[in-house]
Amino acid sequence: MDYYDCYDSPIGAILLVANEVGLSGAHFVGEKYYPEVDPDWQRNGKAKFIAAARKQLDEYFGGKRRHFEIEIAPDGTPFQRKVWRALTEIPFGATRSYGEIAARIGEPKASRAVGAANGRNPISIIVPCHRVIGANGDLTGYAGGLHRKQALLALESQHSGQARLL
Amino acid sequence: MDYYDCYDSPIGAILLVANEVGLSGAHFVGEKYYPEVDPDWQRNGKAKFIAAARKQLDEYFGGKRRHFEIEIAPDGTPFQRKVWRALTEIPFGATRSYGEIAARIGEPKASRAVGAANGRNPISIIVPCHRVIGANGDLTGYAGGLHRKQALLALESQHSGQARLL
DNA sequence: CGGGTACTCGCCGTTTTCGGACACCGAATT
DNA sequence: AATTCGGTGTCCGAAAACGGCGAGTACCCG
Repeated sequence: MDYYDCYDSPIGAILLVANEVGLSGAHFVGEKYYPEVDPDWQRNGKAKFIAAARKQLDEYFGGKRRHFEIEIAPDGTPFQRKVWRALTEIPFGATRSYGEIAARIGEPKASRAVGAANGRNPISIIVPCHRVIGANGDLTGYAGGLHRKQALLALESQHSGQARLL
Repeated sequence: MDYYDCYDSPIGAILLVANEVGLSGAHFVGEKYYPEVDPDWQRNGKAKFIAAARKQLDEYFGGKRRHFEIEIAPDGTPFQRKVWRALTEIPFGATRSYGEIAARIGEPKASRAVGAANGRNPISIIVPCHRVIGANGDLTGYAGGLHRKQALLALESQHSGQARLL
């Protein structure tokens, strides 16, 4: 059985989805590839991983959390999973280029495929695809809209101990 | 969650499969398109629809039942579902040609497609695909083997009140 | 020269499209 | 009988289209 609930973040409503294994989705409402709510899903804000995600997102947006600790259960191809796993290793406040992620997973020339996988990341924010930008510094794209990507990076930059580049 | 169990019929072992909604499969062991048992399935002869199917099959083979009364939940394309539904309307002991079934579902020229859909019928006996034969009387084919098709028709003919054609 | 922009071209996984082969037909033809 | 051929939906593999790239090149402008 899958559960879902809505979470109102400072930068827009987010649809949270989870199953028995972990959090499987966190989508900005109306974003590209926004999933349709399956009739079988059950709305349940008390579900274990839904509640945990809400709590940690509250802390994140409040500047009190730099790292998420929650089981995730995203659905994707082997390649996508490798990419998403690599994303979780990018520290709070830092950024990486698409090519760097590609190299990190052992596919140096797959930078473009990384971009595609990035765009299909089902768990926004918690799997920090927003920390990946172009090699030249461009934000290039974000399923939830570039303004949200910028907002998230600004938030992290602000609460990051390190000096902001640029 | 899906359940399954084995049923020993007079004409060969049958794999019964069911979910919460109804019976989803009844396959002669080793038949064409025989499904591999999914590791997630749970063997459970007591499951509601499994038990019901077993009981009614016992009665059917004993000549005491001419019509099945059980929820079915087969998985297929829209066209296939239409065909299978039409099959359930063929009376015990009767036969139809592939072309007649085609006409019955409003696709007069799709007799051959009906044959294909027939071959993919996941619920043997209970969805009586064995009652469909060639326009010239040939048995033409049966996923479980022609000898079983013949045996089923013979059984129904024997216990049918009506005189046997031919 | 230095910095920016625009365009081109390989790279790579995923998705979509497309064409053929196939099947439990049936009627016409040979 | 055996063969041919028209009509249908489905499966499957191949090919092309498509992205949240990136490096290289060409040009333009002070």
